[in-house]
Amino acid sequence: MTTAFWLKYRSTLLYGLLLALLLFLLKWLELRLIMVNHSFEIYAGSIAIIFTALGIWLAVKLTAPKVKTVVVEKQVFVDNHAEFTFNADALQTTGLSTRELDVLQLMAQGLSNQQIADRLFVSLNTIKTHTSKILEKLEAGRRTQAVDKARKLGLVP
Amino acid sequence: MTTAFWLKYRSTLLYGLLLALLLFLLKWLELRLIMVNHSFEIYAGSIAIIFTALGIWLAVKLTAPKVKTVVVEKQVFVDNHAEFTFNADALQTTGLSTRELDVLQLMAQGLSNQQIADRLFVSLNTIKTHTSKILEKLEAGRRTQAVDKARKLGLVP
DNA sequence: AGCAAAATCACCCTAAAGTATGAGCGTTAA
DNA sequence: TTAACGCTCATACTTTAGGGTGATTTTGCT
Repeated sequence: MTTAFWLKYRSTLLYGLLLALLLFLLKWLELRLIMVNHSFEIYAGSIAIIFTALGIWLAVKLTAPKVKTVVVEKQVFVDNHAEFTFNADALQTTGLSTRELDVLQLMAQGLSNQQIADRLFVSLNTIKTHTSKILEKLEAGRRTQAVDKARKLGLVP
Repeated sequence: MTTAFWLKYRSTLLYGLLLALLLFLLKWLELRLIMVNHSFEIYAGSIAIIFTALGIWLAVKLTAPKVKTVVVEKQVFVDNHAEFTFNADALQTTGLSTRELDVLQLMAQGLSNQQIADRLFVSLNTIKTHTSKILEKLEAGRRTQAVDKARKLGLVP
């Protein structure tokens, strides 16, 4: 299948493609600059822009998957009705993973699976898998019920 | 094994390869350009700075300590649904009818349309009509979103 | 280095939710 | 009294959600 091939070598192909584009661009710039004999500033600026873009792209690519939710500790005997206090114990007992908690929180905000997928930069099928496990672990049959239970457990505001 | 090694450090190797290729390319360009222009120092300096920054950034990013999920402790589940004050104003502004509010509140408990229909002794189609109007009046696209909005408006606990 | 868990994605299928439209029926206010 | 509104129900259709299965990749831990 073409889709399977694409999925398998997507990263490599993208890198290759990017490299090819850069090569082509540099070659083109060189030819232009030599012929017209323009100043180096333009050339260097172009290079700087290209590499800045590359840096940004790399930064996004590298840092996006590394974000994780950090649960800080909670104090006791705070009987605040107004604010939301995250219940770390419930997270343990339910056995929800960090990613599942992410999905659950977005789900509680009324987002569809597709919207959650876009927000987390993953595919719809992945979110479906996550939601299935969430429903299973929270013993809910629908997402609304899962959200309700999660709210009562102190997992979402 | 070589395959395991490749799999493990594939990304790093690719990045390294990419950088090496770019370096080679610039070196090659340098040789050609130095013949026709002598303000190469500015160009080289800029590129050097950019590359240094990129290198530092890459090094930092690649070796950055990953944020771990630390669930520390404890404790005490405060029943945070202590008092719920119904917001009559919101009921006015949204224009929800009494029956629609009934459906909305059951909806917020995670019941399906069929379950709500059974609970209120009406048909499924009736609940569907109600839910449609609820979504319309609350400007929501899904029931989870409607529930979230209703909660923020003080219509449901 | 190797294992286990988590995360990712795909495909197929069914169930539920949501959209659109129309219609009958009772209450109420102009 | 009639126009407006709320409640009820229907039919047909599209979209989203959920269930089940299997697979690969990433990551954490020993």
